[in-house]
Amino acid sequence: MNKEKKEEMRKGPWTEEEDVQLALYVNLFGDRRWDFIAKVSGLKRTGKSCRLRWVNYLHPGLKRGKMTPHEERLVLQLHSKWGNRWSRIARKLPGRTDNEIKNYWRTHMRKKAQEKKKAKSQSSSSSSSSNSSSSSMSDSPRPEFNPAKETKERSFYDTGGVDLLAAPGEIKTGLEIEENTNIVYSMDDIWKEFEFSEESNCQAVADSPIWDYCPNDSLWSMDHEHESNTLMQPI
DNA sequence: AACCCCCCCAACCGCCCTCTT
DNA sequence: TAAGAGGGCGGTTGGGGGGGT
Repeated sequence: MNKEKKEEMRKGPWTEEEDVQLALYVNLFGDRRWDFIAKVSGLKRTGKSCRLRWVNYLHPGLKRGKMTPHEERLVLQLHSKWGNRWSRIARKLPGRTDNEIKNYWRTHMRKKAQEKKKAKSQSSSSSSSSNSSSSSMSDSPRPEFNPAKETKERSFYDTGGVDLLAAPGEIKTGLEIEENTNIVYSMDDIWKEFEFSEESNCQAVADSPIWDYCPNDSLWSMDHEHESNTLMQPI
């Protein structure tokens, strides 16, 4: 990307026309060659920007609406296992993006962490918090997690969809995750605090006109059924 | 009614990794 | 094998909207 072109690049919010244009070209060329798509589409956006817009907003498989309690629980569990590996966590929550989960964590969990801290300082309890509990509430990845070489995992957003390269045992239920992680704190301790009054959260899939440009699932057919069945079982 | 604060979320930035040549 | 380009990811920011005072 040379400099003169860079200067022409648009930034900021996407317009509906841009969305339509992007969806059209992703439909034509797939969701891999982002620089190419950015060029041929005529959008004055960087490839990165196009990718982000697609992944976080235009992708047909995205769920809209608030996290369900079960999703929240899953996020909590996976975060306790993987730390801030948002994209990785997102792969286990079909229809949710790393950005969404990241934002969710920031707003909800930070708040909870602050509340806990406050409560703790007030009670001036001598008991030190359990290490995993604190780590689950922090933004730093768990030290035991080795981020190296998780790379060949296919992204949830891949047009191929299914995590074909994942080992057969890779997809686990929440229970299995819990079993395989040395979670020493009680999940109830944390989730006790959550109000489950939001049970009726909607999971409506976006009904944007953009989807009109997606004639079939061929490009982005994702085995969500399978993954969600596998993952979203009651814990 | 006006102002302030907080929450939510889209989007950008910079770094790092992988792929291609 | 090395270098450059492209893509992915995590962190951060800023604006809009809703609720409270």
